[in-house]
Amino acid sequence: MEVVPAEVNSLLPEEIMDTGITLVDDDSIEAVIVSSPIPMETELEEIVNINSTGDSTATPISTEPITVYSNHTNQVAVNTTITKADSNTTVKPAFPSGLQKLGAQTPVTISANQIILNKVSQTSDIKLGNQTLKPDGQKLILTTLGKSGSPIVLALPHSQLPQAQKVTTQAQSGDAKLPPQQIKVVTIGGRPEVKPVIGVSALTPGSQLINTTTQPSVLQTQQLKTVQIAKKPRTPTSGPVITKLIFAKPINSKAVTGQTTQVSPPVIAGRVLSQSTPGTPSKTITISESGVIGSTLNSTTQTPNKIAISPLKSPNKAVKSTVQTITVGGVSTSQFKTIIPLATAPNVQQIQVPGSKFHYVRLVTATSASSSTQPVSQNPSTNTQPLQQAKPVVVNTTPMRMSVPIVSAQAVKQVVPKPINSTSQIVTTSQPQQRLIMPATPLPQIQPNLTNLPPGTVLAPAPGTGNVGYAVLPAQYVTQLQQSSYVSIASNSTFTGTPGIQTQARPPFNGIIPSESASRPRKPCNCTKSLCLKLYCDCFANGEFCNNCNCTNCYNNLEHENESCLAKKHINSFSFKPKIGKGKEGESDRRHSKGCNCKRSGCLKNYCECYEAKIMCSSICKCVGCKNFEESPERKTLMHLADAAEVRVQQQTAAKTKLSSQISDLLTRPAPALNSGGGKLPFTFVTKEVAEATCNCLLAQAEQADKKGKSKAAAERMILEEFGRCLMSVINSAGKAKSDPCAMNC
DNA sequence: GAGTTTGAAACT
DNA sequence: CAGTTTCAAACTC
Repeated sequence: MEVVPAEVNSLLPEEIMDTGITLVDDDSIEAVIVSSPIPMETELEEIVNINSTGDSTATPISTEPITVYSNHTNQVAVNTTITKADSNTTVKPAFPSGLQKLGAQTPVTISANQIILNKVSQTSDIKLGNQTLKPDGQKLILTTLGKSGSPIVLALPHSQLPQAQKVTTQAQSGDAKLPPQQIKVVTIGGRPEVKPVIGVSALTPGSQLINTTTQPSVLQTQQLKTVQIAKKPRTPTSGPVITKLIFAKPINSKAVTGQTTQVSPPVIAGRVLSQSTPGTPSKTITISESGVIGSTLNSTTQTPNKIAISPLKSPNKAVKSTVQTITVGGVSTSQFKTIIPLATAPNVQQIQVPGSKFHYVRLVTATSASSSTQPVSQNPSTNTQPLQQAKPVVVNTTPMRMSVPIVSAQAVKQVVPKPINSTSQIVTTSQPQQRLIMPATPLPQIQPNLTNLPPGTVLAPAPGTGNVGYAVLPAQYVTQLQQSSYVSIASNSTFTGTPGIQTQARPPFNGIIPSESASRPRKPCNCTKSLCLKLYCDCFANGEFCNNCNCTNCYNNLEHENESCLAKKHINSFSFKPKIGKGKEGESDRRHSKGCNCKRSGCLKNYCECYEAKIMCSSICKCVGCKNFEESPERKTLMHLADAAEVRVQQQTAAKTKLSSQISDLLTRPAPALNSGGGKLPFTFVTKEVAEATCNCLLAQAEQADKKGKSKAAAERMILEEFGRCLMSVINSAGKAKSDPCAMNC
């Protein structure tokens, strides 16, 4: 199974992910694994209450439901399991100086709480009420039996709180008193009336049970987890299909703590997986299934969990039961993984990449209106709307490189996404929201398919696919993402604050627009001890990921964005403001924001940040012996020298360029034919004999001038004129030689 | 390229 | 806030 790094959730609104999973069409498997996410510190403050209906102000519901619907002949049993974290989690060195590493790099972390829903074959097994399941030593109690329209409630004993979660969440919340994630609610609707394929309407009012009976307190309610999964009927499959899933990520809400995430009662069409970790914001992933009209994404994704989405079924097979494996948590190299083989759903957009063995699918939440109000029963047999939404989008991939400005996750939503670069092409501008196409497979696999699109190309969604566009992602960034296997969670279009392009196009956190930072030449850093996560690092200080740097133990990259975000938060965000800002009224346009503090350099060396920025020191500088002021003779001298040096460099460069061009021109010319005069150039006729003869002529002219008593100037003139005649003679001979090869020999 | 100098950033 | 330490770039040899 492939792992998806947790960082992605906070970074990318929507992405294509290559789960790398070969889907086996096995109806017997239906599993939802929800592991406790590692809290993403950077997003905690940013999360916004998300409601797919577009009503973010609706009354919050204390639980995050994951409702599983099954129209698959009622023969659905739920086997819930809580598993420990994956042992493969990578343990990384601790951060220096107060930096707390995120769960992704803590030894424990990962899927401390995982709920696995396994479908069993016998219908009678549904009656599991009050059973206690002990997967991996943890208990999950079924408190409520899921009848038709009613959910099965699974509760975790309070004592079962995994230590891993505490560890991972502690850094984030800083509140060890938060009750552990103890309760998980699983609502299973194995209702026959829910027909396959089409919009599973989902939760009836009764199904919203999510709620209340098991909700002891506000704190606990925040920790509740509800799983809602709409299940599809079986359909024949043509074999394993590897698909790539694009997830639309919801905007983070700021209602991290003390607030409950609202889940709109009518969850229509689609599976909603939610997960919450004690002290961390709850997470809900909405994944539509085939035939589902509009899924609702109601929860917020705050944790940095890496969610891998399992490949979808072949797009053509809209109606079929699928293997559902959703893992929210770390796996092997990553922390969490979600694999959900899905059939084509209304909120699943298929992207066809010619030649690729993967099916690119982007999960998007349906429009608020359709998703929240359209019950399944109303249109059980038809699936027209989903089909429209799932209209395929053909894209091409191309490798690209560009600088990658960093922006903190919290800043993302506040900034209007911009095109990646000026060369961006807007295929269609009518769509307000743009999303990234991010191949998760190695570039060579997709490279041939998108070669026609330049970096930054924005692809508009196909008609009927909703207001979602695409942006071609530069290869560099893709590479980084691939290393982490990022996958973001679906975002609702109603979340106006959601960044359309969070990764590549997002502005750096220092406020510098991408175009500026991209155009600015940046020297590679050589950091060794700072991990490139402190302002010592120039890249980090400028809000950019290290790229082609010489740094060691670099954490200033996408792969370690958790740490990067933490570091950014650790450092006062104010520090990321550009050092060179605009001065006061009447002053120079550019001025160092803090002023320098030089003592020995006289502010005339690059040690001085003012001098380095080619600006003069101002009143806010605290430098000693400053010579970097307007009237300073030293400064003027240096400036002149610098200008002269610059001019010299330019001239040298121009000369080199010209010389290179001339050499190239000569090389491209046809080689002179030495054996025949036809192809000879004039200079080829200046043989030793010709040169001696010319010199003799010149000497004779000099002697003649001397005999005539000519002045020196006149003698030089006579010599030059003779030289000219000799030269013309050579040229004429050359010309004759071309027409008459024997001319030179005569 | 190694060593030194420098000043910003980080730490106490 | 001031003093000290750490760090990486600039500079020198």
